[in-house]
Amino acid sequence: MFSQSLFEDQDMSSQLGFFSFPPNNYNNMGISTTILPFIGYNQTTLKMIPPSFAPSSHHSLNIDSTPDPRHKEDLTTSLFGGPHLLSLQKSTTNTWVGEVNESINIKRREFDHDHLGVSSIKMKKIKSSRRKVREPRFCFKTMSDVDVLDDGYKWRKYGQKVVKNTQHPRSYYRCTQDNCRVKKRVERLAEDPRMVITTYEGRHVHSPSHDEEDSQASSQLNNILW
DNA sequence: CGATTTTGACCTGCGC
DNA sequence: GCGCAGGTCAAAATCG
Repeated sequence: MFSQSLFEDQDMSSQLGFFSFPPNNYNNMGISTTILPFIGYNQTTLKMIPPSFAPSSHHSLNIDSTPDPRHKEDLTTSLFGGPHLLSLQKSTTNTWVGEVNESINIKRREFDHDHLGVSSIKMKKIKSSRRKVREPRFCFKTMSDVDVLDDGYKWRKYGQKVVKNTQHPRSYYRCTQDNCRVKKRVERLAEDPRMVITTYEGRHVHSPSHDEEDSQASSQLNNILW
């Protein structure tokens, strides 16, 4: 699967990107899910993906994104329409090459900075911090009463923090499995407390724990994610 | 009593 | 260099 192969690249300094991820299983559980459509690197949100390249509402995933309060109001506006951007990588010629899912076929396209909406100033920012290796991350938001959704893995809370300009604290969780360094953080959207933003960081080195008989939706989700 | 959560202190990165 | 904000640690409290 396309998303799986992209996750193989642990060197996050070499790419920014989106890839496919259908969280329809959450919908099966009665939870609506939306992927946050913006490029981010090293905790710096660079620019929204322009609407023409925005992923569809249920088929994309940001590898390395950080919910940025300054851009939250934009997040839901560019979710629909346009080709489905699967991946985005910087080429040796200082241009960006993306893979776009157009009518089933996957095509390669070159984008310049303007098309990507990434300014040259911000590009310098990327270069200066490129050497820092970061675990793969992605985030998505769900409409849910419960903060921590059952994703099949066992998590232990290790911190909670009140984030500036938000009334809801952000919670930090680590996978309880030995040698597994996967983390996730959970927070509620300030503008709409019904929405939960979940950010995963890292890859599990094990399969999900099925203490009790997990729902089929949960196990399907895990297959897709990891 | 072990596992988990809570929470204040501490650490670190970043912007100015 | 300093201050701020986010992320992590770890001791104490709580839970099952």
